[in-house]
Amino acid sequence: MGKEKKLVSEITSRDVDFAQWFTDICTKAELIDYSTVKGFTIMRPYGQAIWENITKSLDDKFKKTGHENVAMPMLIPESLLQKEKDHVKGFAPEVAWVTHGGNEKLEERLCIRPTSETLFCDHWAHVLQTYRQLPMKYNQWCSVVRWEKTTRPFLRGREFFWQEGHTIHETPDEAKAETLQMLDIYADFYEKELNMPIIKGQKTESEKFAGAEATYTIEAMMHDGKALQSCTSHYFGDGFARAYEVKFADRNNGISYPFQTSWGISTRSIGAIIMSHGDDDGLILPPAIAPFQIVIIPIAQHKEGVLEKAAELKTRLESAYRVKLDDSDNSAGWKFSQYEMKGVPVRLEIGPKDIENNQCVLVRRDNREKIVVSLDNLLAEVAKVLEDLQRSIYQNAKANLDARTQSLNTMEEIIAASQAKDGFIKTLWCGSEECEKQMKEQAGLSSRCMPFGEQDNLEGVCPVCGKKASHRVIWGKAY
RNA sequence: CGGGAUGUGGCUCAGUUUGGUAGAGCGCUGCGUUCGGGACGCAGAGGCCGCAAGUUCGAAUCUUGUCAUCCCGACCA
Repeated sequence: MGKEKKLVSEITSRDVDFAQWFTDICTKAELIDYSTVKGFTIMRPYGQAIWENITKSLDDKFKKTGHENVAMPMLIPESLLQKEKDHVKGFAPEVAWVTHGGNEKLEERLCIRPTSETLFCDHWAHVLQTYRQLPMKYNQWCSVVRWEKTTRPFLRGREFFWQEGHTIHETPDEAKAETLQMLDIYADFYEKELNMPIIKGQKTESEKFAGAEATYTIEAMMHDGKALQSCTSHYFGDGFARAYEVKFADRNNGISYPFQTSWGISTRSIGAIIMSHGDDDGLILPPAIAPFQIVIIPIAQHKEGVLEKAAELKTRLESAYRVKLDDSDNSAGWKFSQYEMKGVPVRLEIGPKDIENNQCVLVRRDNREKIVVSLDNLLAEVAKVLEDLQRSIYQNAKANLDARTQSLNTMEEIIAASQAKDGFIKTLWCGSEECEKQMKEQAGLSSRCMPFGEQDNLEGVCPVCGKKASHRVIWGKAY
């Protein structure tokens, strides 16, 4: 009965089989169910509640920075998709097509949106007339379809839910600033609310979004050392605007094309939460997005006064937190395990002995520490525990990131390191696509990003070709 | 799209080698006793064995086809 005893036997151990562990959590914590169509999942109430908390938080931030929500159609005519050639090339292989309406074959087939740049451009071409209307800063919450060959819950589905922001601006500088502002909002959200350390950077040419001039990314490291691209923010220049003929009368009464951005975060972020914080007993949810931050478990609840007291505590806590009281017939032990599996940050136990002593027991999900607290300063104690838990899970993830990140100079070192364990490898790079290809072939690594703030002091050579370096790149294996 | 595996109550699986009309554990329903780390007893419900042809007196079991899922690679929020 040591501390090491695994309480939740249904979940595969994380170190035995990380992929299986991940899938187990997705289903056992009741986040999702598989649907009958491959690659499509059903978001169950608990998973959806997490996603809703994510959307609420971000939607608020988007609105505070002047963005408006819209709703675009789900279908894109083939001819519309075709207008920007890089974009088509990037997405055409993985779109789903609608070819019939009822029994009638359509004149032109329609694709289910894989992303909505083309739709936004088409719309803007209709409504934009003057620089006075700029900027237009739009966002939509929706799902998109990409016909992926291999799929995994949250990480890669044929349909996934996300938010896509699309903006147009009068000047390149303004659009670039928007791109970076949104990246910062995401970064801040990941760090402060999902309690995950992240790396901001720019994608290389070969990894950037189809049709973009520059793609910025947030890369996070999962517990197993693999990278997860956690969101992206793109600067398009006026490439799409020209292709779709989005024009406006500028300040000099000439015709100009606006400069454009797009940025998105998806339900993949839930995968990131699972793989960053979870342990062998299940999920560990960051309090900011947990469907409920506190679960109250009454002990010996049939006894006089216990349920009443539990309900009273619930009312008190609800002033500041999302709280669930489980007064179901299941045993206390069963409930303990159940909510550990679901990652509820704090458990509150209240039983006859506690009531006698005007106290309750708080148990932290991350380290299972049991804290006896007086009911008189319950709210303050809960606040302290939640704060500490956030700091603690962040630091654990940070420790993993640090332990698995190394700077290397030669191919021998890189190949040896990538075979030894998964993680991030930082190197100089000459900037050529060929060397990226070689890195993939020789070391099995893809470029994750060119991290911000680390593009100075580029004295040295590319480890692949030996030519003078022009960038510093983080390499890794990606989900 | 290549390589491998698997389809049997809600879930995990046994039964297939040697054809004879389907089982276990968990879960679920009802009642009672329990309740500070996944409780127990009793009584129940639930499956034309992925689908379709074929062989046979008879198919979960043999044959052929087909569909789906999972794992490993190549491609990707």
